[in-house]
Amino acid sequence: MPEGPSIVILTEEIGSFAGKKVLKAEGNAKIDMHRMENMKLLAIKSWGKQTLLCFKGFYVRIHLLMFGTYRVNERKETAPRLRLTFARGEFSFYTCSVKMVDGDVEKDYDRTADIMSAKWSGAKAEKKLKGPTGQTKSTKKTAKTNVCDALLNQDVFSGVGNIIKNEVLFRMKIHPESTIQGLPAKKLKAMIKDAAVYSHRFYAWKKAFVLKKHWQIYKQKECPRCHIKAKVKYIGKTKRRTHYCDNCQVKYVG
DNA sequence: TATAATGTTTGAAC
DNA sequence: AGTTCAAACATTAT
Repeated sequence: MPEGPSIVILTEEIGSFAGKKVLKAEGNAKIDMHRMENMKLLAIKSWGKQTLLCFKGFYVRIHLLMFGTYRVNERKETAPRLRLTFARGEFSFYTCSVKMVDGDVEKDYDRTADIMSAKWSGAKAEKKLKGPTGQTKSTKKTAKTNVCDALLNQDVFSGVGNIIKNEVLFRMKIHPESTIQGLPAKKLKAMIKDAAVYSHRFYAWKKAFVLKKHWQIYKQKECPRCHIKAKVKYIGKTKRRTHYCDNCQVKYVG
């Protein structure tokens, strides 16, 4: 379920509960459920792939990881990690990571890093990629960052997941074995920009239930442009499955 | 039925 | 001490 755009849709689906009082909090997450009861759920926010349920003085951070799901005003058979019940309705989260954090969301998260945020800043992402954050935590100046790893770096592209990664690289005609340092400046800027542009397309398509049919390379058997057989390989330090066209995507290595 | 998949954290090993 | 890596977690569609 979980790349940034899907989480934005999630927050919209439970958005009507914002401002409402939690009557009951339950589930098998190891947090103090009682703390939320009889408190007003002040706001429902997201940052990248995280859903943030804001209360006075603390917030609950939910990450769906790979298999997380949720239901609004209906239930799955399995036990929920977290279920909040209100006077009118409820929502439940299953198989996800749930943490309760003291403090304020706005102080803890940098909105300019969130690919779906109106405050997203491509310029800042570019700076990070050129600076130590983008260098995969390596202190070596010679360290080269693979573009797949860069796009999946949540400090830089919060919300980008494996689907968005694959599609952006295909759209930009960048071979997944390229490096950030090898990309011409123009190409790098285009890739950064498209990470946000495509994420918003993803959002619209997902909402209209037509996301899959718009996948150009992700899980595709052949390249839609030149029709040769699409390649699949586990690339980068992240070793995530990468679909690409050896013919249409240009390899830039520094 | 076995496999792989929209992900991250942890802690051991180097 | 910094980095890398495998393991753990857990569900469901193909």
